[in-house]
Amino acid sequence: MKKPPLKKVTPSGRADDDATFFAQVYDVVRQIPKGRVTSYGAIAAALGTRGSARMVGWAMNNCHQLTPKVPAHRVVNRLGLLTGKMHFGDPDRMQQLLEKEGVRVANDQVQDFAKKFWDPAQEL
DNA sequence: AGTCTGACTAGTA
DNA sequence: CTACTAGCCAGAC
Repeated sequence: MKKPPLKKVTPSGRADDDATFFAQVYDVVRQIPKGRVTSYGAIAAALGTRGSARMVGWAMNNCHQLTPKVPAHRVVNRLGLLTGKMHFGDPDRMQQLLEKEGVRVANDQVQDFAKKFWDPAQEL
């Protein structure tokens, strides 16, 4: 077996799988239902790399140049904080997008995060 | 090649 | 409660 289910993959390099870690992240993020959010750690965990939550964020940073655009605004940290809002060009844009989808945001934090939370490992 | 940083998280003090 | 540390992995210097 030279193809393990999912282990440490090399995003910029190449993974043994067809999809790289980044690609898997994008795929998951794009499947987030409207009005729902998830966390970096949840995505990383769903991909089998629980400790690599940072890589998910890194993937998001890279998602700006790829197509189709990734709804990165639906990805927040595990506390529901819009930690990545400053990377959307305009700090308010992330919140605007979330509220537009029915997600209430206050003080850079998603309200009812437990309800809005969408766990890829559970839903997928 | 070594060091620091980062859109994170969990654990410990 | 806050502060710090460790783990994670890739990129910038």
